[in-house]
Formats: sequence, structure tokens, C-alpha cells
Amino acid sequence: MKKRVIKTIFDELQRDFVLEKPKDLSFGHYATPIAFSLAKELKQSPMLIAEEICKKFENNPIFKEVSSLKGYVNFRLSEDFLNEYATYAIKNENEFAKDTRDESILLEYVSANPTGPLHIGHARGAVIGDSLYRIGKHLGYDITSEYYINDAGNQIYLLGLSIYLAGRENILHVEVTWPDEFYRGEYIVDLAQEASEELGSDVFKDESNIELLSSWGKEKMIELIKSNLADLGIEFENFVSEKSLYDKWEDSFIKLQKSDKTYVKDGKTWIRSSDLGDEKDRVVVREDGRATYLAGDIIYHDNKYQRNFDRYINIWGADHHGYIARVKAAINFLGYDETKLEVILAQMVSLLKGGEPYKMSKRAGNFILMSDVVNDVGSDALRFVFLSKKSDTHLEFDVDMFKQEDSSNPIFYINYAHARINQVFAKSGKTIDEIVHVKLENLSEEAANLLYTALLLPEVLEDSFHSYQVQKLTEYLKNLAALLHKFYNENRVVGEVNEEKYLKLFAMVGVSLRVGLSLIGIKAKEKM
RNA sequence: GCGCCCGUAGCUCAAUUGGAUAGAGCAACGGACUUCGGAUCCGUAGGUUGUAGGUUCGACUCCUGUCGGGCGCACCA
Repeated sequence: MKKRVIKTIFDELQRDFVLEKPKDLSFGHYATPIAFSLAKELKQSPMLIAEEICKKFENNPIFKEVSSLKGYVNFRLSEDFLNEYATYAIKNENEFAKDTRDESILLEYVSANPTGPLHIGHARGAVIGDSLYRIGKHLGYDITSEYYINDAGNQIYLLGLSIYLAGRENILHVEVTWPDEFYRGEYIVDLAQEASEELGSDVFKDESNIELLSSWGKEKMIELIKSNLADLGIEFENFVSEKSLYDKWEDSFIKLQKSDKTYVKDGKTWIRSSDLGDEKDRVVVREDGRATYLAGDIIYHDNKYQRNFDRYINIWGADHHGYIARVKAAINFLGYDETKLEVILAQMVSLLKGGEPYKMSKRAGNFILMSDVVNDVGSDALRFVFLSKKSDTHLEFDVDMFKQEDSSNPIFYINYAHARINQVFAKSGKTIDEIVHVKLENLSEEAANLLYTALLLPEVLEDSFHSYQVQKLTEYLKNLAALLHKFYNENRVVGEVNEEKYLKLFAMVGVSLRVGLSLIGIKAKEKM
């Protein structure tokens, strides 16, 4: 809709302009402050310029009215245009708000270490990533979702060691001395139990089996993580193993050295990341020849760029922000355009329940387990709240809010609006096919506004995706639901003269609610 | 100490990325047809956008300082 409007205006004015939605719908459906910028060039008052512009659109069929106010030019769409658009959307729900474009994107998110279950901090990045993925696909991007498995470092050894020691203590019942660093939490004991059943208790006999326990435990944890994600409706296209890439280190390392941005000092190899905004240079190869953690990310990003996407998006926890500069520097040194990588940071989350801090899971070693919260409030509610706030704000919320069955619970409120639409159709005894060709005309202001708002979904999706701010979509859905409830309260539908028109209007609202919810991973409820 | 993020109604958050009178929900108070589902709706009240300057036709938004909170400052991952 917006695209069509922009094109129409551009054809007439032949210059770029800002098109926005007026704060107050009574001004019109779209507005532009272009007269203010022209005022300077033309040395005329913005008001006069705005009036001149209006005249150019007097007989344009897509506008009902174009008027000027205080220098703004306001556009009101014609009913014909809105009606035609709604008819199309209702008949082609699966195509509504879809688009095609020629850009490939690699979207990486979650990528939690396979050393334990997912905790609540992971969930925010997970649902943001999954929703951007769904929206991006819908908008026609060639977008790929990917999870990077850190399965090559010391932490995997520690996982194996922890299982080994837990097995000795709890199964072989021998005394063990725990090191400073190991994975705590009862899940380790459960893993030891399972290992003993699957591999035999002999695996705990001596340290030679730690490696076996490491890789066995890692596989178990990947399974667990996948199942945690599935509970939130999330599936990845790709899982990329750090370990499997490791034999490519030589290639990446040679590329780095060619850049002239590496040097050897104190027997270690460094990259000059401070040349590109990092706080200091970083070691990539230690004195003993082992590569550092950063090397893993260098190989991985080398691998990503070799796959030649137009754009790369990483979603990281905010506690990793210090890492951005060095990874981007490394990408640059590898000879790639590091500006093609954008990092979205997901800020910390603090959960409350009944006003108290949410209970930590002993099982997980004093983290809030993601699966606990999903079981508690449900996937839909969790997704909705995490998507309702900008990713870079510190989020705090009380899960009890999602047990309320009233308007204080946004996901309930939206579902109720959707269910209401079905209810009205059921009462009327009419089907969508019967009313889709009714012409929407002579609408009241409220009806016209509701129709217009329902048709905004495509541009809301664009805006959400381009700014990586999914809360624009959740805000929109709340707003659309509110308008529907309001309209419903003020207008009877069934048995009234406007019945068929309003049914069509409701059908359109239903389309936008369903499609919008599905793109944040929520299935709209047919009845409550 | 340095760097990044955040600071908007009592609370949780929005604000078309520099545009019109800063908006919702919750909490408080007052209302609505014996209901196409009152699981909803309407109204009242609530603000010097942390603070002090600056940039311009216009600033919650950009710049500088400052205060408060979070996170990070590995040859760990």
C-alpha cells in the first residue's frame, strides 16, 4: 500500500521525500513534511508550497483527498483503492504482505555452548532471531538461519570431566576432588547416570574415558538444546560445528598473514585489531602453538563469507558486545567487507514471579531454565513479551501477568479479538467467500480507519525487519486488536444493514492478525 | 579508570529513526446496551522525556558535559 502511494507521489514530484503516518488519522492516511525542506530552496512559505503540491493530486484515483495543514501535505486514500486491496488480501491470505527481493542473508542466533540446557537469557535472542527469520522469509529475502556450535574448546573437556567426576562420586561412590572449574547443576549427575546406562559404569574407571564422555555429553546437550528450542517453535536450517571447521585454520591463518595485520610478539601471534577500533590487539595463536577462541570465530566467519551472502546478521547477548570490534577487524583482515556483518545485541532479562525474583533452577546450576518458563507461561506468552520490547532495553517482567485472562495480557487480548471475528461469522451464518466481493464504500470514519489499519501490515513488517525491531509488529497487533474491540462495541454487525460490509472488514482484520501472529511464531486462536 | 547499552506517567513499555498536541497497558477513580461473548468498551487523573548546555523552521530522537543503573574490559569460552 505504502509503496503504491510513494510511487504515485514520486511520479508527480520527481524527488525524494519522507512519507509518514500522521499522528492523528483525522489528518489523513499518509503525510509528508516535504514543504518544509522545499521552503528553504524555493524561499517560499511551507504553507504555500504545500497548497501547490495538493493541486497536483486533485484527480488521482488512489486518493480521496489531498490537503495541506500547517505546511504538511496530507493524503487520504480512496475507498476504491482500500477496497480493492482488501479484496485481494482476503482472497490470497497466504500471499498477503509477501514480497520478493534479491538479497541473501545469513542470520545466526542462539549459538549457546552445548554444555547445558538453555537458560532464559538465551530465549530472548532465540525468539528475536526466529521472528526476524520468519519475517525476512515472508518479505522475500533469501534468508538462512544458523546455529554455531562451540564444540571445540576447553568447555567441552570440562563437560566430560564434570560427567566423569559426577559418575565416580554418585555411581562408583568413590571420593573425588572437584577442580575449581567444572559444570555444576544436577543435570550433570543425570548425565552421569545416563552415561552409565548407555556406556556402562566402566567409563568412570579412569581418566582415559573423559574424551569419550565429552563428545557423548556434547551430543546429548545438543539434543536437549534442540528440544528446548522446539518447545518454543524454533527450528534451524543449519547447525555448524566449530570442530568440523578446525582443519581450515591453516587457510584462514594464511589469509590473515597476507593482510600484513598479524605480528609475532613474545612467541605469540597477534592481530592488529586495535587498528580498527578494538581496545587492543588480540592473540590468535599462543606460545605453545594452540589457537585461541578467537581463531574459531575467525574460521567460522571466513566460512560464512565464503558462502557469499549479501548480508550477515548475528544476534548476541549484550555481554558479548566487547567482542564485536575484534571479530569485525578479523573479517576485514581476511579481505572481506566487515560492514556486511551487523550484530544485534539482546540485553539481559530479569524475571519476576508474584513480585519476587523468579526461582533459579538447581538442576541447571542456578540459572533460570528456559524450559521452566515455557512450561510455566507457555511459548506464546513468552515469545510475545520478549518481542514486545526493543532488544537493547533491559527487560524486567512478571510472569504472572501472562496467567491473566483479560486485557492486561496482550496475547490473550489479541487472540480474543481474533476469536470474536470468527464468532461473528458463525452468528451470521455467512462465509468469507460469500462476502468477499461486497464493495466497501460509504464507510463511517471508524470503519474506514479499521480497514486502513488492517491493511498496514505489509509496511509494519518492512519497518520491523529493516530496523530489526520486532516490537513494532507486536505494537501493531495490539493496536489492531484494540480497534477491533472498540468497533465491535460500537457497532452491531449481524442483522444490520451493514452486515456484509462489516463482515468483510472483520475478515480483513482477521487476515492481518493471523499473518502477523504467525510471523512471530504464534498461532491465532479460533476460539477462546 | 576505559568502552558499550539503558534512563520517558507510580509500575512495565511505545513513539513512524529529526516532524503535527510524547502514547498504550497495569495500578486508582467514575461510567456502558438483561451482551452478534461485559474475557469487551468509554471517561477522569497521571509528564520540565534523569539533568545542564548546544545544533535548527522543528529534538524523546543528533552533539558535548554531568548524574544514576546494567554489561564488558583473557593468551576462558
